[in-house]
Amino acid sequence: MSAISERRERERAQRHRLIVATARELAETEGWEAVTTRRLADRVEYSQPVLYSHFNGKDAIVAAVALDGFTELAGHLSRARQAAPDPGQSLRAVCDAYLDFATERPALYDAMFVLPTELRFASAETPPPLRDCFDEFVNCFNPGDERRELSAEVIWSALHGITVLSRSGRIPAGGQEERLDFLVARFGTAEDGPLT
Amino acid sequence: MSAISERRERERAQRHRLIVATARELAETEGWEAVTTRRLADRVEYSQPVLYSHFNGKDAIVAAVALDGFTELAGHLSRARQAAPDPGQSLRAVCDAYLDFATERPALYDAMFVLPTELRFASAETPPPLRDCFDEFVNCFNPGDERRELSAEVIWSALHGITVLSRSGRIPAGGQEERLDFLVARFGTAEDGPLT
DNA sequence: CAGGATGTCTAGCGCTGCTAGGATCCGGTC
DNA sequence: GACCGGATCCTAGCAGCGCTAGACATCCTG
Repeated sequence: MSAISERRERERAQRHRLIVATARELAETEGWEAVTTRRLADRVEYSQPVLYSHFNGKDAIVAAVALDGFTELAGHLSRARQAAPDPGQSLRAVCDAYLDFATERPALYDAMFVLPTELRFASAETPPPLRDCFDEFVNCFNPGDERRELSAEVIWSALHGITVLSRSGRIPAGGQEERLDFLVARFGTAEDGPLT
Repeated sequence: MSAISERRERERAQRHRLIVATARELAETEGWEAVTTRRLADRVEYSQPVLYSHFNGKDAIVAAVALDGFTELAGHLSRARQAAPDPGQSLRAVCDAYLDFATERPALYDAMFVLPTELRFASAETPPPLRDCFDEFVNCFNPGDERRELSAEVIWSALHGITVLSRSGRIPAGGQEERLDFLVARFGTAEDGPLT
């Protein structure tokens, strides 16, 4: 009873991961509009109802992919920040890494930030990876700066805006580096508090 | 032959406007997910195929609504800029007006910036209202400032990010005023060029 | 080996965007 | 005034969507 149900639980968890990984792969290769429950079920070689025994619905699958994305993004940003030659350049490094992530994995980015999601941010039940991402921006500023959270919010917003507006052609696709330079120049050095 | 076909063309143009207005109203009252071709056809008291004799598909209807939105937004921003007490505050006024527009008409804003659209920006066939909106931001800066376009792009991006991230709860919903203050303080006064 | 629970699939519901083909109406011509 | 031709519009239906009820098989327990 114990060993058997444990094995079943393991298999179930593995199938869970298989579904998420397959959904992500399908989205990254063919776009989210190609990720239908039927096609996804085909790919994992199970029938549709199996998906619904793991997730409440398609949105939950997207959210699971998004959560993976946040974990990756947090690591990506963290590595970039710590690899910065000196603390004064950490903000630029993190912003670079963010834009890099967004352009390299557009489908994943959409799951995290564009598609309707049931993930809750900035609240008690916010999953740790989400908060970790945000904190990477916060940590680019001096701990004594009481507006570091505000700075992080606005910078994140600007990066997100730059990402989606340029991707959809609402601002020219080129010149992202220039925008980053400009953004960091204005936000990195404040009149009321230097960087860490 | 001439008078009759002219009358028909008038009626057709009016029905065209009716469709767009109805789609917009439906979206603003019940959200875009409630705007289906069937429901829309019902509301305008025609059958579905009539919609397709006016528009290439649902996306084209959304784009038409979005275009109306850009016209309104351009006027909204322009009025705000010209009503600013002095030129130094025009940027703040325009940003305020932008956020105001986005929060007051979320469905319209979605049509313009979030939903997949076939509108082309920053190109030769960009409809004038789109460019007008962008120019309202550009005109907040000194004509001699060769980076005014860049400033406008980044500010617009930040405003868009603030809008969608706060709306979806990815950053706290409150504190928009504070973010605006912060944004304008950093971008309004530059070390290399004062405002008009 | 029988009984029951667990797991899975087949089939189908109501909805979507979109369209082919037939009916209907109406202006122009004899 | 009667008819023809073309424009206009609607009925009906297609393929695909997310999702689920109920039948079926499979495996563990007693």
